[in-house]
Amino acid sequence: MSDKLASRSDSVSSSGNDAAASKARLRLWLKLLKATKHVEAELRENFRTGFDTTLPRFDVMAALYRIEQGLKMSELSSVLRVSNGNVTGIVDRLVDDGILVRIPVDNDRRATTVRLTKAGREQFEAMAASHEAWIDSLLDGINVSEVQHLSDQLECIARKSTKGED
Amino acid sequence: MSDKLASRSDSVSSSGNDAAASKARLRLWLKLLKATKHVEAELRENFRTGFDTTLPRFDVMAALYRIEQGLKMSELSSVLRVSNGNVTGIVDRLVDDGILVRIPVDNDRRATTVRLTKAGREQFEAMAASHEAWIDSLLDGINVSEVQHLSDQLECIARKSTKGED
DNA sequence: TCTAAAAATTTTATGCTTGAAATATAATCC
DNA sequence: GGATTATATTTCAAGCATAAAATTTTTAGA
Repeated sequence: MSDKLASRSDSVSSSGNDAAASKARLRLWLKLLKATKHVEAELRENFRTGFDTTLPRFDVMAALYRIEQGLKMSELSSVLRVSNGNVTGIVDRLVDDGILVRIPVDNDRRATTVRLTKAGREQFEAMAASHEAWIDSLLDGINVSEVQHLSDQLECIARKSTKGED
Repeated sequence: MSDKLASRSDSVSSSGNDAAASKARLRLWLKLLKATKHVEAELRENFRTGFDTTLPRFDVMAALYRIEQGLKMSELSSVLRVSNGNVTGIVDRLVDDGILVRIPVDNDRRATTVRLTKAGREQFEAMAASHEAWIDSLLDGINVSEVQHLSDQLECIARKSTKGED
């Protein structure tokens, strides 16, 4: 009977873990957080000193770089998974700096499309190259052959938030 | 000769990776970030609706819970790896709410020690239990037998930021 | 058509976060 | 002791982030 219970708790795996597993997960989370914060802090510093910009600005530019025709504000906040009001503020500043333009949407005067300017695209390309190099260096400790495996585990954590689309 | 170069780039491993590895690391970083942000967002929401508090407040309380005699402001910002001014603001609000007390330090009128009140300790205990359960549930997708392995990889990323001390 | 509901965005209030400047106290050096 | 330097903390300005309220425009319904 104890056999049966053990195998059941193993196979169900959806909930009801024992205390040791719970503590192990907590420790794992703290490490995950620590690693992420460390990389983010380094990136922030690099963006600040190297390009006088910020990570949130880079994120907005990155989202718009792929979509040449631009995105509506609501699409942008949805892609970036941040609030509408947040995007409004960041876009305001990027428009002031000539990196983005707001374009009215035909047949809907509520909406606006946001697009990178030529200057914005050029700035992004320079930053993206550096960004990739910074990441490469910061994740240098990771065994490359493990990357896929690690990725799968992380995918698993984020899974509930989005159905694919990456 | 190409043989020699290949084995060299494999064994050195400290820098100078090829483009494919660089892209793989970039994708891994994006997943790491996504997973972390997802968990953080869930925790924030849970703290807000369940305890009308925030993650930064919880972090401060957690740091102080272990050290019953309290910590100086500078020790607190060092442990939490955030700026001094940041801690000042969070502590101000926690003091207003009766969760923390500031205590003068003997022989040094510049410094202050911060300590949890009795109410603060009690509130923390309730929150910590929920917090652990939330994490347990959010990391449910992770194979428990992989936790150690994953932890090691993450340790590796954060390694440059601190020499141990966890 | 007029009115109510829905949608897109901005505004507001609040709090977190940083880096840099300011303040206050302590320690060191002649 | 008195000037200088270092340390501990707070204040400040700016930006990021959220949730909730407000605004404007569109869409549907009676």
